[in-house]
Amino acid sequence: MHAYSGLNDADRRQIDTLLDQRRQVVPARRDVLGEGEVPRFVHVVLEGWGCRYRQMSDGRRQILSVILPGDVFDVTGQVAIRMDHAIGAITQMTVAEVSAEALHDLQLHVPAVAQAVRWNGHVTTATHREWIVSLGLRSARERIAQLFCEVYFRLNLIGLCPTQACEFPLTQADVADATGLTPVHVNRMVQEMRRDRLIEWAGKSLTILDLDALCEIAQFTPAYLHLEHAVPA
Amino acid sequence: MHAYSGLNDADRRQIDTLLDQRRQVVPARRDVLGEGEVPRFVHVVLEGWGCRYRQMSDGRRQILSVILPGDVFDVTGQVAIRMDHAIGAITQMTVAEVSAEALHDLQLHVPAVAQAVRWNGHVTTATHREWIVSLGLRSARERIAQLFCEVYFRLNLIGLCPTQACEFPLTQADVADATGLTPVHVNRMVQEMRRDRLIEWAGKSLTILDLDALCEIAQFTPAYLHLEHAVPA
DNA sequence: CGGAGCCTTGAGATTTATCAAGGGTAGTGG
DNA sequence: CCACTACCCTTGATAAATCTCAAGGCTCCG
Repeated sequence: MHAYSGLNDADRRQIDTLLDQRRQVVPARRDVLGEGEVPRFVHVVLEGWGCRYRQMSDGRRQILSVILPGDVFDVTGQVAIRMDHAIGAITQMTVAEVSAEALHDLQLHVPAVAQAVRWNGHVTTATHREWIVSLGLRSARERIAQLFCEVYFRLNLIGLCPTQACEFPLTQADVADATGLTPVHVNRMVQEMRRDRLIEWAGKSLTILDLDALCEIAQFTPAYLHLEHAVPA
Repeated sequence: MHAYSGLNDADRRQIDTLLDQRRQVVPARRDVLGEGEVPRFVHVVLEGWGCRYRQMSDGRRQILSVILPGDVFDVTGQVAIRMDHAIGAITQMTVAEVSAEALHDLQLHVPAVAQAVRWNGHVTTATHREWIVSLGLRSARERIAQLFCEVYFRLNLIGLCPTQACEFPLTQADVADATGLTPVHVNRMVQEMRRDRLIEWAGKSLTILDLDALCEIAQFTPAYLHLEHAVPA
């Protein structure tokens, strides 16, 4: 939540209290919330990477979005809704579990919180749309570039990527699941991108060598992230 | 809005008043709202079909979702947000333009309206996720089947498709833009589906001959539409 | 040292795109 | 009433992108 707009100290204390009440640590590669579960809390990511995903009966998996620290999910607005997808941890994750009622109250008292929740919803939806565009009309290379760009800008926003190098704990298979490609093809494209000196990527560390070129390839415009409404605290 | 949950007569009158205040008729194939515009109103579709879409500089187009009567869009929650995609009319459309403030007030007084707006948001987001799955891991035939199924169930819900036959004003090129395929390939798949006696489709009329088979092909489960929260009035 | 997980490479198959052209139909103007 | 145009739909041939299958190598961890 630290990336959201203008809060005073009192507000901030209230938020921290709320986030401190109940938290859960989920090991890497385990579910935070399974498909079909009915979430009892609103979740706020404090640490670690995760993803929304959908698993098919034949084993194929589609990653629907990448979840980073500060993201809020399951804002169901007091309606019990069965999850139509799962939330998985990519690295170990720490998430705060907030009761919907408490969050609702806080939203009434602190407009900035209501604002932040709305902002979160907008960005989530806009990001989904961007992924539809990516999968619908971009090539393999373009989709992968798009993913790198999105993650880079979002990390940057929350202060987790102050330089060109950042953590990137997804495997090539994860990237494949996110982009609708096969791991083999992702591998070949990534190698091409390395040859072209666009990126370096080894282990869990990614370096963006040529951000402009990458954005150009992906036709990436960060507008959909609505960065302007998310002034870092 | 007629498909939404339990309202009494007084509430209904208030809603109708709101919807009556200002409306716009948009001819077929024109934009209701262009990319980059800042919407001044919340829109409620009273009549006609539309779509969200994103146009690329090279002319390619991705349809992001199909918009049907009763759908609400641009629920920006009093924040002026620049559209990162456009809203286009497929047939002639009649939309009510509601001021964000008026809607907000009504939400406070009539919980069912707040509920309906939230429901709308959920379904929109869930539908986007479903499209990501479709584009990410389904084949051409499966994607087209998915689109037919989604539209069929949604029309059914709002009472516009009481039998197996329904209006379907998209062209094959539109279906291509929605599914990330080329018009040529859509044509071939549709013909296959006709040969297999799954559908009939001529002009602007679609008949679902074998809904079960179609759902099976698309692995379609209407869960994401959350029909259970949308009791017809 | 052995295993597990991940990355890499190659060859061939499949799906889907591209290019190009023809045909139907509905509306429009003469 | 006819000709014409515009918009779709259809078909064929060929090309390109991506997938599949299969195997081998690296690295980290126990």
